[in-house]
Amino acid sequence: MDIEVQLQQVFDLPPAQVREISQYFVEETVGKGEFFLASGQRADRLSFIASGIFRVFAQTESKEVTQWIGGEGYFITDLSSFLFDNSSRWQIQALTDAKILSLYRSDYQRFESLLPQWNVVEKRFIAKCFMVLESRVFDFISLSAEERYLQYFEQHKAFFNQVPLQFIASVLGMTPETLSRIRSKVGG
Amino acid sequence: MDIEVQLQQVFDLPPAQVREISQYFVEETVGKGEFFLASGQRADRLSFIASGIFRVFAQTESKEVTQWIGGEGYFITDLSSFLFDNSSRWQIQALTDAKILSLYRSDYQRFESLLPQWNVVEKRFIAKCFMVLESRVFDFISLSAEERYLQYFEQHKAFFNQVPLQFIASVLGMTPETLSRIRSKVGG
DNA sequence: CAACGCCCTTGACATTTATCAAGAAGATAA
DNA sequence: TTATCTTCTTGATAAATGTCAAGGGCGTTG
Repeated sequence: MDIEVQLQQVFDLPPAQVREISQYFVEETVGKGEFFLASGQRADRLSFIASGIFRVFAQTESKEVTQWIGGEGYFITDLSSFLFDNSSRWQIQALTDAKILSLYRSDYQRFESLLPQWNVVEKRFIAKCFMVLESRVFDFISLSAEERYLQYFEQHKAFFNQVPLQFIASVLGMTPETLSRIRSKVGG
Repeated sequence: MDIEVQLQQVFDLPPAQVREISQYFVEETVGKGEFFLASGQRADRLSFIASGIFRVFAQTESKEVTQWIGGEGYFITDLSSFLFDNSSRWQIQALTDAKILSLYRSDYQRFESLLPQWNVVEKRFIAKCFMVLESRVFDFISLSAEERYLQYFEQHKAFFNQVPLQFIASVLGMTPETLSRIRSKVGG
């Protein structure tokens, strides 16, 4: 997955500016099981996933809850921590070996003066994140567990057979046992 | 609920700029049952709710789904429609007579040149909306229906006895009957 | 190879939630 | 006032989901 193509799609900038921006993304690797963002840290980078899969999760009193799973072509960070320099609510762990392209906050903050329309681009990016969650909330209140699974499976086929189903179950708001039964029922 | 106080809290600007911005909010009234935003329209304004309650909902094949209920002190619009001039995904209806202060897109777009830090302010506003939804998703995957109700009740006591419980049930992702039984059980 | 750990599945059972239907309470209109 | 409508509640029952426990598959490690 090429980062310039992806930046083009997400940020909708002319090729020259995409190329200028992409220079600031530095290549990094994260080994399977390693933490991209550990408990209590601040997110100091916004990273494009060139390959590999990450999960975003939090610890409650009783259990560990996976909020989101991101793979190739997605960006990963704790957005509020990255934008506002808060300590992170989430932990982020690599589920496979991964290659990422990281934009550090210090560079990110320079974009505003480098690119005239950066504020428009940034706004659009954050608003897109908002819209993704808006849809996800709507799915929770309007779809059954089985429908949520089928939709997720269609949109994230690449995750299956690569990430433990228990994490997918958590993202979908159900127990691993329920997910297992839904899968055997619908023949996924 | 004073709009300058609220703008101060949400946008975190110095008093002089709050006053400057607040001039562009025009007072409007919406009667009970009237639509703030009807099906297929575009959201051309971001409105501060001075008094009254609104619901944001969508129609699916089988049922009507209330995504959100907003009252005094909140802002209301279809954010993606307002920001990007898309046709709206949601309908928005007043559940009570309401007084709102509306910022129309044409004025909103002027803020960028009027206020030097407007892009920062706007970013923060959208990011806050994101964080609210992030928490809501987390609630769906980590809390039981009863826990979601108790939390919602604590945070939105003002809605109860003013909005039909069926709408609150939808926001919480359960049927009206289930909400009714939870309420009789916990004694809300 | 054997032993271990991790993950998934499956069964049995309990709990939660949805569905359907009926009726009561309250508001609104005639 | 009566009639009507909407909303809420409640009951009976079915369906969905959670919990607990057991076992199997599979890769890793000694």
